[in-house]
Amino acid sequence: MESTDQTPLMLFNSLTRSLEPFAPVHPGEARVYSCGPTVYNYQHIGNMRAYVFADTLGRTLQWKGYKLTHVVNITDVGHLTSDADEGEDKMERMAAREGKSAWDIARFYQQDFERDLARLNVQPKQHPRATDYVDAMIVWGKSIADRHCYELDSGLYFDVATVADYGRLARAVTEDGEGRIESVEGKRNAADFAIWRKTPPGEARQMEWDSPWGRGAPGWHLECSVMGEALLGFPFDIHTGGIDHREIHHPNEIAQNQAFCCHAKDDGGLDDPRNSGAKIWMHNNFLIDRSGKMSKSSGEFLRLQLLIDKGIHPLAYRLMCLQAHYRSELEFTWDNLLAALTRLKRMVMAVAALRDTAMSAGVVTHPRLLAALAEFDAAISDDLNSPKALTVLDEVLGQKKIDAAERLAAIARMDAVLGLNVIAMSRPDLRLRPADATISEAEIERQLKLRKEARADKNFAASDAIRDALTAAGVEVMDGDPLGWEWAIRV
RNA sequence: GGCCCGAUGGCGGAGUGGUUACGCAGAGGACUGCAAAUCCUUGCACGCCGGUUCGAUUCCGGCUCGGGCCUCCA
Repeated sequence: MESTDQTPLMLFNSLTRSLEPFAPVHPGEARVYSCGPTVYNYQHIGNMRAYVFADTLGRTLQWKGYKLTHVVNITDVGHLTSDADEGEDKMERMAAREGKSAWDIARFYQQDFERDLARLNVQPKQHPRATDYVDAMIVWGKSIADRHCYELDSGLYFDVATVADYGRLARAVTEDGEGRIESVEGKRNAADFAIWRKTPPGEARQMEWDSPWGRGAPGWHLECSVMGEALLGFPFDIHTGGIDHREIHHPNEIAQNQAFCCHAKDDGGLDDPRNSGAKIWMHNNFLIDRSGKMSKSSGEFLRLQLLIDKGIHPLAYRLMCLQAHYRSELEFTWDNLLAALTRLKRMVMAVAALRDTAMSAGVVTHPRLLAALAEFDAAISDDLNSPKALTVLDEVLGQKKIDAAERLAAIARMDAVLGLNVIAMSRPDLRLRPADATISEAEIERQLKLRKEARADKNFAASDAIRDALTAAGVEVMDGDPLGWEWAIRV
C-alpha cells in the first residue's frame, strides 16, 4: 500500500466556523447523516448539489480508510408551507393536485429521487423514511417534554431557552428585532418550534397519528434528530445539509439533541461536541440560477431529467459541481454545464486510450504518480478541494511517458473519490439521444455508410449533401473520430 | 430593518504576501477533400481608495457593486 494518504483530513465545521481535523467517534469508522429531500415533488438540480457533496464527502472518508455508514433521510411527512403553523401541507396539496394519496406521492417522488442519485453515481446509502419513525419520534418527544416543552392548542412546542447556546450554528441573534417571523400565539420565544403539531379540530389529514399531545403529525425538525440517533447513535461524526439549514433546521435539531442528551442547561452546552448530536456540521452552498428556474414554486424548474432529455450526461452535472468548492456558490449556466460535458468527454477518451494500451491496472510505483496521489490526497484532505483534485487527475492523464497500467491504477483510485466513473465509461456512454431527436440511430448509420462510399468515389457534392441533411437532423458528423457521429446538443 | 458572504482573464472557477491553477471558449499548429472531432502549443485577470510591508491580487480599514439568509427550500 502506498503511503499517499497521510495528510490529515480537515473539514470545515459550521458550528465553530473553522477547519477541524476529522477524528472519528468510533475508531476506523465514519458515520454521516445528510439531510434528505421532502418527497412532495421532483428534485431540482440545485437540490442535487447537496447529495453530490455528501457523496463526495463519503467517498473521501472511504479513501481515508474509514468504514462508512451514510444515511440520507426521506422526509415523507408533509410539512406546512409556512412555519407559522398555518398554510397547507405540501404533501397533501400535491396529492390533491395529482389526485393520488399522500402516501403514493411520497413513494413516487422518493423513487424519482433515488433514480437521480443513481444517475449521478451517488453510492447507495440508507434512506430511512420519516413515516417509519413516528413512534420513535413520539418516544423522543415524551422524553424531553417535561423539561423542554410546553403545550399550546396547536401543538407541543420546544422552549429554546431551556438549552444552552441556542442558535450558535446560525450565528444570528433572533431575539425580537424586526424579524418577519410571525409568532404563534402563546409561544414563549420567537424561535420556539413545534415538536408535535395537532391537527386542527374538525379537520382530518391523510397522514396523522395519535400521540400524548393529540392526533396530528411530528414537527419537521424532529425526524432528523430521531433517525440520526436511531441509525447512527449519538454522537455521530458528521451531519450535512444545504447552507439554508444552518439558520433554522439544524439549530433546532441541535437543540433537540441537547435536550435528549443531557437534560441540563449547565452541561457545557455546545462547547462539548457530544451535546450537539453530531460533532461536525457541514453545509454546502447553493447552485445559483440567474434565470430563476431553480425555485419549485415557479412551476417549471430545472431537474436532472431535463438535462438528460437534452442529451447531456448526468455525470457532466456532477463534474460541474466538483469543479467548484462545495462551500462556494456555484453559478449554473448551460455554458458551464456544456464545458463540464466537454471536459468529461476528453477525460473519458483519455482513460479509454489507457485501457486500450494497458492489459489491466498495474501497481503505482512511479515517483511522479506517487507524488500525484499525494497531491490528490492533500487536495481532498483540505476540506474537499475537488477543483484542485481534478487538476491532479488531469495532470496524470497528460503524463504520456509513464506506463499506462500504472496511470490507470492511479486514476482508478482518484475516480473512486470523485465518482465520475471515467475509469469505466467509454465514449458511446456519453452519447445520449435527445428526447426531441427524430432520426433513428440505424438511419444515421445507413446515411454515414452512403456518405463513406461517396467520399471514396470523391463525390464530395453527394457526401456533403448527406452531411448537411444529418446536421439538419441534429447529428454532428465527425470523420476523423472513431465514434463517427454525435448528437448536437441544443440548450 | 437585522445577520452574513462575495468581488479573480470572454464564461466558470481554484489559489497565493514576491514566479500563480484548472476547465470551456478564443488564437496558432498537426490531421483532413472541406468541416467536425481529436492531439500539441498559446494570448488574456486578480472592483475602487487608503494603510501595513522591501514587496499585496493575497493582510487591515473605507467605498462601490453584487449576492444569500431572516418564509418551505439543498
